[in-house]
Amino acid sequence: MNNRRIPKYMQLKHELLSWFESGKLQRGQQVPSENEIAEQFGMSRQTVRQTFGELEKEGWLERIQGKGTFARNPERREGEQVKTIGIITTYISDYIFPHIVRGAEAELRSRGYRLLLSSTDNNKEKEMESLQLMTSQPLSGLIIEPTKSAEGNPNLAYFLELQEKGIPYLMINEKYRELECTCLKVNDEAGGYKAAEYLLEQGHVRIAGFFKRDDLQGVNRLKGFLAAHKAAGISASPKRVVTYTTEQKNTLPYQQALHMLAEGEERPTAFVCYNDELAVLLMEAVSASGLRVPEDVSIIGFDDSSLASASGTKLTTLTHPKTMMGQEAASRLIAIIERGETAEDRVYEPQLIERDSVAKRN
Amino acid sequence: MNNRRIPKYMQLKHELLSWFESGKLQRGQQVPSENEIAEQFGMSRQTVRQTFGELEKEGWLERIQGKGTFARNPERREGEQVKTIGIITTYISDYIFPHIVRGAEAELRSRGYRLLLSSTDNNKEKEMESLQLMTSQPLSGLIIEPTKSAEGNPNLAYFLELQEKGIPYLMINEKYRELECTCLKVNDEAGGYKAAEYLLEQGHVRIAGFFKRDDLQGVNRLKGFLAAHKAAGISASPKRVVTYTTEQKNTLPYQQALHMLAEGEERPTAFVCYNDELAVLLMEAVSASGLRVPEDVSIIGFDDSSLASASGTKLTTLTHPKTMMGQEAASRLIAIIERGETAEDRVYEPQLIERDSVAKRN
DNA sequence: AAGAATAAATTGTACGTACAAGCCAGACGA
DNA sequence: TCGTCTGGCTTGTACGTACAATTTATTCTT
Repeated sequence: MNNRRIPKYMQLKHELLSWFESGKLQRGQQVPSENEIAEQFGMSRQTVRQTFGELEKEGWLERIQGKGTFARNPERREGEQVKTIGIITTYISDYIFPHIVRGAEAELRSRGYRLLLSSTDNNKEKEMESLQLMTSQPLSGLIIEPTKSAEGNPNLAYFLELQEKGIPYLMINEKYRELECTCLKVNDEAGGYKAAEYLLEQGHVRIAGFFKRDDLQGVNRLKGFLAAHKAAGISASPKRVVTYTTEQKNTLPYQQALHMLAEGEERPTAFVCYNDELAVLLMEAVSASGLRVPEDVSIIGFDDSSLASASGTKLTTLTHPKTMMGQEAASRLIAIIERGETAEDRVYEPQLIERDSVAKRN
Repeated sequence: MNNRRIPKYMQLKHELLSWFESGKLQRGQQVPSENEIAEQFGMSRQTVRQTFGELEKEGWLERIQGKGTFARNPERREGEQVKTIGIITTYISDYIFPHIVRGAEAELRSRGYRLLLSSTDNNKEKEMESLQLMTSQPLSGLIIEPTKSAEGNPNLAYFLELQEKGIPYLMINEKYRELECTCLKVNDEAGGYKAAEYLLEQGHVRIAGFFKRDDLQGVNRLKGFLAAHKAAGISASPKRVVTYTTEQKNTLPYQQALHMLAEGEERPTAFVCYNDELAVLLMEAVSASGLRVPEDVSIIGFDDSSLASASGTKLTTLTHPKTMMGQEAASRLIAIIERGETAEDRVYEPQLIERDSVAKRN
């Protein structure tokens, strides 16, 4: 028997732990006395004491002099467990992200979890910093919004580490292609499709599209934009499709828009924008070109952010679940943590909200 | 000797722990062997083993068979210290709060601290929940934005508990009157004064003021508003001063504004609003009354939020440090934690930003 | 000089005894 | 009936022995 190599007190320890697992020992229940155990297992009381001592230090047993040894609530361990969940988003203060965080925070607080927050500013180095900090202490789970998801993922090692440590995580808005994990996202392709389709239905033909290319959300929205053109039998002119990166977001699309609008009769009559933030920026470009929204140029945004209704001309845009996404991400993660459920992807269908920034053409 | 009552192995344990404290035992250093200790202290090896066993379980010693017993890095305990700072704000997703959080988050991340976030929705019960959750696990420090600071503070016990536990905290925007603690805030009274003074300078005489009364920010802004009137020798009519609570914020001021604007020639020509959020709401009230901003009614907001520039008519408003306040709160708290500094209050002077919502009168 | 065997020291395992200290139920006495 | 006491149980402390397993330095062998 290879049992010969395992010390007796360890064998007894494993035996007792199996009692806990099988439910043979319930919380508060008295454990046979040291002498009884010693006799039953054919070992000396001292050896039993060694086992009991370790189990007591580890919180499984409680020994009371003169009274006996008792099984301690093993749930105490889970009760005292971390209960902290981290969220890593690209931005904190801007745009729709505060709403996502808020949804998650409310859910977590009501479920007794603490929320660790960190942002990456869409910068992979800061993503690494954040991952390191988050995992530097015990963590129950992690919600991550990928940084520049369309590019490679240099922090793959950290995610694998999460898996090794048994820290469940899920992604929102997008997922890294390299990782298999649950993801809550908007159907961006359908959104891009709907935006373009809607404009085409209103009689627009020369539609410009502005999409971010370093995250998959932008790539997918562009994909839908092109698909709608194809379905309508109208070719989307490559010169009216602008892609840009996070770093260029405040300059390149604006300049390209000015450029297009200066093309006289050939200028586009509508803009599909990656998101509301860009839409507001391009509204200014339109205005700077001496044109008006929506009379001269129609604009569609994305995400139905507060910017969409706050701006002078209220933006027609596509919805994003925002708060609900945060809330759902939190509750799914808790389900994974507490009940070991395996969550499936959740895809939200964006709805078009008609406001004032799109004009009927013809 | 009362030593008689203390078991030998406990006496030895205390002795060894004192060695750690005095530096007699440094990390990695070898401890005398069990037999040596037994001889020195006149006890059996078994008793020494009991002591060593406990100290090993508690992380003070490392025992290696055949090699000896070694002092484990006691700094390990401090090295793994918490480095987590909590922030409790009234709101997360709205208004200027995301910017405050962002400032603090960036600072904390760069200094190697984790950020725990929680919100109260300006509700004292949720404040209690948040405090409980935050302190349920080790915490280095806490930044708190008081909830309804003008009212009493039912969670005083929790704050005293923080002091007992030695968790430093500081307040932003306002402080609870009952607590002595460092506070970073805007000079709200000066802000209210400047707003009213500016309008009076532009020739306005009938100025209405809308202020929140359940937090001290609102109370102080109102105080400044009244002081400016007094200094100008113009009485502020009580019927043009509206105070409201958090729960009423979306209804009462709006209705009161409509009411005032319906007063014909006696209607106010300017509104001083508690903050930009209210200012935007009241702009709608003006518009709903068939009047225009700023031609018929001038409006001044507060906090220079994104709403101020996003709205159709850009708001004249007073500045709030926002991101800088978050950043400074974080860095001061870290200074308290790491160097035991005692931080003094920091008062930011608000600046008036002239935009388009105020008209010169006469 | 390099490797192998050995010895000494260390901690680990296992059993043993003895008594102290604390809890509890049942016997006992007022 | 109530309180007290006692005996028997429990775990706690303390010492003891013996040998196993591991490390390290030393010695021996090649």
